[in-house]
Amino acid sequence: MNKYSIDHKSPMPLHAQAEMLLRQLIQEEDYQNGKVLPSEVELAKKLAISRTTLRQSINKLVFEGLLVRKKRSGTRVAQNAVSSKSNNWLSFSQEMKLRGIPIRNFELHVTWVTPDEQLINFFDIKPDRKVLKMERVRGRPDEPFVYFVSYFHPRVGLTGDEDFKRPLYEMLEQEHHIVATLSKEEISAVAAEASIAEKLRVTSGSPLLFRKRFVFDQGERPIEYNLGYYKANSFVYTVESTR
Amino acid sequence: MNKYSIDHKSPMPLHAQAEMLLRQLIQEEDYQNGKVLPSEVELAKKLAISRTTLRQSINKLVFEGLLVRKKRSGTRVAQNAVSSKSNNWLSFSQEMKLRGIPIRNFELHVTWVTPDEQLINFFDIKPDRKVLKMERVRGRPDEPFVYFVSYFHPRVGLTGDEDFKRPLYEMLEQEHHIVATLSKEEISAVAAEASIAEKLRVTSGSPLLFRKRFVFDQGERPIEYNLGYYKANSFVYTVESTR
DNA sequence: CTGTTTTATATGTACATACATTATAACAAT
DNA sequence: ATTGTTATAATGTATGTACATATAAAACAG
Repeated sequence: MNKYSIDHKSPMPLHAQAEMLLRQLIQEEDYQNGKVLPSEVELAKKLAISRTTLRQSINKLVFEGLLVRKKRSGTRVAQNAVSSKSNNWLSFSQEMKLRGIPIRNFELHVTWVTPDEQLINFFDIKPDRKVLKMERVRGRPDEPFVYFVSYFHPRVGLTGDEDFKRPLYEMLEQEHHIVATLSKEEISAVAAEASIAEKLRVTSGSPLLFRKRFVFDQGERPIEYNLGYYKANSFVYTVESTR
Repeated sequence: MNKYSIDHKSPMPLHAQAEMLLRQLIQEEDYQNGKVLPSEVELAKKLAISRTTLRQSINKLVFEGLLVRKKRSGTRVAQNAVSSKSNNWLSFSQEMKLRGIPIRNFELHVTWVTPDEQLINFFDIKPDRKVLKMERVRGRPDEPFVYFVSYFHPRVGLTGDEDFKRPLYEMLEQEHHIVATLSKEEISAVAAEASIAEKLRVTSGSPLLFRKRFVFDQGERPIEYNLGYYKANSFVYTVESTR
């Protein structure tokens, strides 16, 4: 039998299985080098699913920019490899270390709170379910420059007694077997409100870089909701993108 | 008849038309506030296309993060908007169009200037070489929300008499055979200085999102140096990353 | 040998249909 | 009142089918 195949009895949707297989398939050297994939009809036949279903899977990869379709020619791996790559998977502390900046934790506060509406939506939990909230102020030894607030999905299983001085994602991976693989971020500018201004030792109303971060695990399930307020000039966000 | 309808004889694919209509539709206040869209069957019927086809369109918006689906509850505009994976290769105007926001150009100013040191370095040109500087203020019809400054490398061959109301990269590609393929960006927060505050009609010192953008062509040669000052709350920068 | 036309093939578009799953609502039983 | 059950309505999954369209390659004409 073929190396790649689909289990019609699995609870996992066929298109999801197909998507997975495709992801594996296109790792193969030939495809990475630009070889066209088997045609849709062919592949559908081989996987014993309908072309429509297979198409769903391919579509997703095309949307993601991993595959490129061309009529008559076929489908192949996108050559210019869009993956923004930007090493923004480093944790804050790792990132700072890389830049040679020693980091100090000024404050660390952990509590259980009732989620607001936004959180209920993102985590998709019941309103009465308590979630773990972590606040911390970090920065150079001489001056704080970022105020973080993190909320963790109950699923993660944090108790609040963990050692939060360790790199966070390392801990989640090792102790809780949760691997953060996807993050969506929104970056904007805000004026420092009083309470935050105080924490960062700036005057109220001064500009801050504000980053919302939505973190997901492999199954695209929400894991963490993170807010970061960065003192202006202390932090620059860099993005590199190709097309 | 309904305000929204689809032309079955148009050469434009039905799913593309439906996508457009959806984009318009969800601009309506109710939907922005979280009202559920008409159900798929209902909408399909109203537009006189099949549910499958309609679904294609909705899928796209869902993938972009504009819509959220929930079984039994229905489909609605993403509230906390973990929005748009939108590959940031869209120009400003294209992006706004996509979101159904009409754009107005408030000011447009084009001059030839002597480059400062940063520019000399980036463009790698002689200090006496003049470069084209373009300034523009853009925003909603009722309020400006971004101030752009662009400098173009002499190689691009702009004269200053071009029609800068067209999408910029489109023009560069068609008229000047220059394809921008790589951009490096730095995003930070700054306080609005007087001259900019005036242009954006905010008070001096209020927070702005500041974006520096270095744009290169295929040969990684510098093309454009772009500064953007975005009024806080008017613009959110989204980044999606996987590992 | 070179330019043109045809043909075959791959993706693109579109529909009708069926059943699965899930969250809410309505209702009944405790 | 709370809990459990059932109906219902929405999206989710999946198939089979048909024809359109673009284009690379083959066939052909000059």
